[in-house]
Amino acid sequence: MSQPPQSYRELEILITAEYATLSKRLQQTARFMLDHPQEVALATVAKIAEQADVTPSTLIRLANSLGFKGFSEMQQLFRSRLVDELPNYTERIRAVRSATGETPDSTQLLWEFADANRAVLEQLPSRINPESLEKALDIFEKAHAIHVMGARRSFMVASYMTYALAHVDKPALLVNGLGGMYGEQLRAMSQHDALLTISFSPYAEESQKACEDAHQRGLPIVVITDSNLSPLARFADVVFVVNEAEVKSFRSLTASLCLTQTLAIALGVRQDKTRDKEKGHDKKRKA
Amino acid sequence: MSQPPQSYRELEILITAEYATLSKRLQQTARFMLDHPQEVALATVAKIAEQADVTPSTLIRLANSLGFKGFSEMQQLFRSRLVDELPNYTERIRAVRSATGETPDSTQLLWEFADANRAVLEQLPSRINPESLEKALDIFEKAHAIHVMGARRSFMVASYMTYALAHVDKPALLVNGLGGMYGEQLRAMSQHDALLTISFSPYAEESQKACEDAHQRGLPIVVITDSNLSPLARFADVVFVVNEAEVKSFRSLTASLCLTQTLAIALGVRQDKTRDKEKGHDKKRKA
DNA sequence: AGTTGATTGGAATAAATATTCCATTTATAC
DNA sequence: GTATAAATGGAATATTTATTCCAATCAACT
Repeated sequence: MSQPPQSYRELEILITAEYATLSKRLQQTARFMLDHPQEVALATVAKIAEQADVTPSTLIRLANSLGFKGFSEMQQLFRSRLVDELPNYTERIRAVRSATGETPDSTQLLWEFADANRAVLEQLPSRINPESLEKALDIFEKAHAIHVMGARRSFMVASYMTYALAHVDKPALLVNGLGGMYGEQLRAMSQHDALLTISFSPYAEESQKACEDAHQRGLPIVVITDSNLSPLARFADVVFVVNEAEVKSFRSLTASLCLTQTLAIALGVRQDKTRDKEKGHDKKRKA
Repeated sequence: MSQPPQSYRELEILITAEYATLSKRLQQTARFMLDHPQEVALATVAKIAEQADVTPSTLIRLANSLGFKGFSEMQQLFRSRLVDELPNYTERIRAVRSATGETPDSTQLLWEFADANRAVLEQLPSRINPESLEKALDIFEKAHAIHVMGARRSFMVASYMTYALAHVDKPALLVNGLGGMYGEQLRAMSQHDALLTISFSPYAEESQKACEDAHQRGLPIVVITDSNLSPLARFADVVFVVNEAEVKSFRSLTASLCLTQTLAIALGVRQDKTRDKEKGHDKKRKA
């Protein structure tokens, strides 16, 4: 056997290429390694062998057959790969400054907010049902106009969504209660419109009322909220349950913002596609 | 020494608490460990000791003094932490689903937004000057009221900040141009107030005007913008330059939101501390 | 300055881990 | 079915790594 692989990626490629020529036990071992790279990076030969249901010498024999001088040499590739996956060094610098008291409390707080918001963004896409996204987009695409409702803290998301929809050429109206006129604004909803409501516990009464009204009039409703048990949920055609970051009892709106961005832009993309298809159809007629 | 720490976080806390009582060499060792957790997770005692410029037995002595039965037991916490830092498995699942065509475009787009927003949040704290944060907080703390100005897209951040400030009992007024009355709203600023303006390229004219007016009246101004060359920057006492996520030419506001959250809550914390000190002073008088 | 206690570093020892070797088993070819 | 080659597993061996021990040094106290 010649020069061993120099990176995890090269190793993967080599194993894939040589797999068919490996014996049954070596195949089993190779498969385990690729399936559990983190384990291979950190555990001992004995431990890995135990988990892979092979003997330690099998692991070593495999490594040798792949061109390495022993298992440890191969393990280094797994370790390098593991290190390559780690978050960036700014976080370490931060830990040091924090421990030595160089960092003011306000910057500590900024780190906390940044971390907390990052964490919810990491979880968000796997918590949103893809079918719900598609269904909400169906609703918005069909609607002549979208009325966006959000009170108090949620007003921020509602205003952003109204702005974003306008930028993808979807008529959008912000239900803002100007002059105390929530009721009047909602009465302007036509039967071809849809309502998007953003509301979190303790659920503004105006938002609940808006959903009730729209529901009675048979309008499609999309709700962004924090629980499937939210009082708004039972009126909704689509419910997005969103978890928001919380620091010092103060809740953020980063996840909702990200979700509304997605809804607006995805809608824009859809509309572009629909227009493109219609243009293509016209060409056929002319041809 | 009692029960050892059960997590890396606990270990950090313990080291910080005990640091002053450690000998010089143990302090040096502890500092190295917190500075290089990845190295500590993966390398041998001998290697780590060499890099830390201490002897192997020093490392072991430190571990024992922290309650561990040897270095290896402590190293496990570093390894667990390292594993905890690895990207979430949902990202691997996502890659698989994307490759197999199971994921609709809208969910792909949600991933893109989530990723892009996470990236800017990761960078944000190291790009904000801690002194600027403290200075802005000084300004806000002294101000009788804070006027918050943001037009169009930025309106969202301004409305959120106004909400947040109200929740830490800081008088805040949203300059929203209701009825076209930006000028009138700004004239309501008293000389004891401060102005916070959020504005990004192409810089709403109203926002620029607001800064000019406040500047001419000698009011302190805090600006959140996207460049030190922003036309608002020259009027400002404090400038926060914030990089926002951009997906399909559409810009987010996640970083600005995170920053305003921090400003509001940090101000709240400060005010609480100031009130606590005044209470403490009263006790002295009574005693 | 002398004494006592704490800390330190490095050699010796213990423990853990990786690897080699080879008898046995399995697979392949004739 | 027999002979040969390849694969396997586990005990023995080698190597690496962690830990202990203690003489020397340093710091604190009287």
